[in-house]
Amino acid sequence: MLDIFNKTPTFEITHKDTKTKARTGVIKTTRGSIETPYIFPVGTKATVKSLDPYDLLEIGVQGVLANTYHLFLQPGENLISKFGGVSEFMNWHGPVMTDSGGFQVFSLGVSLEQGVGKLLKDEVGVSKPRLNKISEKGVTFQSHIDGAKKFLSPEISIKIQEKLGADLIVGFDDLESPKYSYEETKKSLDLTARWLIRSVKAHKKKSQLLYGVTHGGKFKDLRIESAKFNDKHFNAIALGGAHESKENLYDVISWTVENVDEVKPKHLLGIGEVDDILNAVERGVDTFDCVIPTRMGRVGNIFVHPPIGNEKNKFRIDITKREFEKEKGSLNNKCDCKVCRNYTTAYIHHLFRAHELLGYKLASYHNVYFLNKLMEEIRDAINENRFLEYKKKWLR
RNA sequence: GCUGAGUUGGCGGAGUAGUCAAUCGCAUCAGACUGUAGAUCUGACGCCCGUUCGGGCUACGGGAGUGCAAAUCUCUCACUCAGCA
Repeated sequence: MLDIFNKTPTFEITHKDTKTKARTGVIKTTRGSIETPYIFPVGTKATVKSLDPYDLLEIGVQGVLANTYHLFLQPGENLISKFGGVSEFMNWHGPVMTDSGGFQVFSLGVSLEQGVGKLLKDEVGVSKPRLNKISEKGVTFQSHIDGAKKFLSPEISIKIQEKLGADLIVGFDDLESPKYSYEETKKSLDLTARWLIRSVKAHKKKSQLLYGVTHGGKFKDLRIESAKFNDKHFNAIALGGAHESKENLYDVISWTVENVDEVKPKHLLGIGEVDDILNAVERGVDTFDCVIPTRMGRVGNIFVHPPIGNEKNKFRIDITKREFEKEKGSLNNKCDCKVCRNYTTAYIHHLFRAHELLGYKLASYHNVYFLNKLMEEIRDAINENRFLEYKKKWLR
């Protein structure tokens, strides 16, 4: 390996907001820099669904997040390695973060079993059989693609992530259910701690920055314990786990940030609603990743600015509704993205009604642009010490 | 004109005497979605009541029958399609 490719990504704080914990910064990798706060669009299987790298470049995307578990199953880390890593394989060439597969320990496990997501809802879904089995050693999955047995452990996850060659990687963790009791949460947290230590030991490739992951569910003492543990063993911290509510999530962020060295980059895993982003940045989070812009886009939910968009409707409209059938205006007149500049709402409504592929793409494009622009404006606001004012434009 | 096949809820299409207000698909409507088993999923979908669960009414082209009971059997009318004239 050439030396220039052996440099660990770095993080530097550029500016600290005077009234809150918000700060701007930059993560430097050999594939490029990421100005923070920033949200990674998710490209699970080495593609941000429906968007190609040229779309991403046009939008101003600085980095994407791919998934270890999915790429391990298909097409396999060895194949991707032969193409120089995920970033090169997908012709992106920019910074990439890979999740460890830890989320699939949850989404194909207790999440199915208990019918819950990572944020607890009033109504619990139906219980389904889990597709994995957890042991001290690791997790046995039944592949959702062909049913084959697959095994993932901290060592294997790190090994796969090395072959996938992302710039930022994540330790292998066990995600607790938001319904777990204190004892169950503690048990899960302890398992995660052991897995994280093993992740650190397995991590050899210095060109990759390894993030630890904090857990502890909704419990303050466990969250603090986890923050301190991660701070001790990692130079970059990802906030993970399940949350009882948005309020609890915000508390968890505060408890965690207060117990981690300020200079370390902090990533909030899997969160990306507008209010959550603003509240998290305010509490010191630097980066995010979320499927929301693309998943919402594919089902016809379009992000909109205030006053049409608000906390209640989660800043989105449902383009499939009949009311948009004859709408001549753009999707969002406060957006200057390619989609909003060039297509009528009626046309996009029609694409969705007709199940035309272009509809999914345009909606995803707009949504990714929308959040990317939000982050850009947040950075500007922080740099100009007016973050709280900026936040008020969105919330209340 | 004759012969044969058919007519079911917005559409397509099951059902062929009781457990049928009627399987299923599509469409429609409503809701969900936060490290993507997701171009997905859930629910509603004749009308009117009432709480789960029921209760009432109107319904399987129109009309008339048989029968305890009919979307299902008989007769008749209308219409559609195919073949023969």
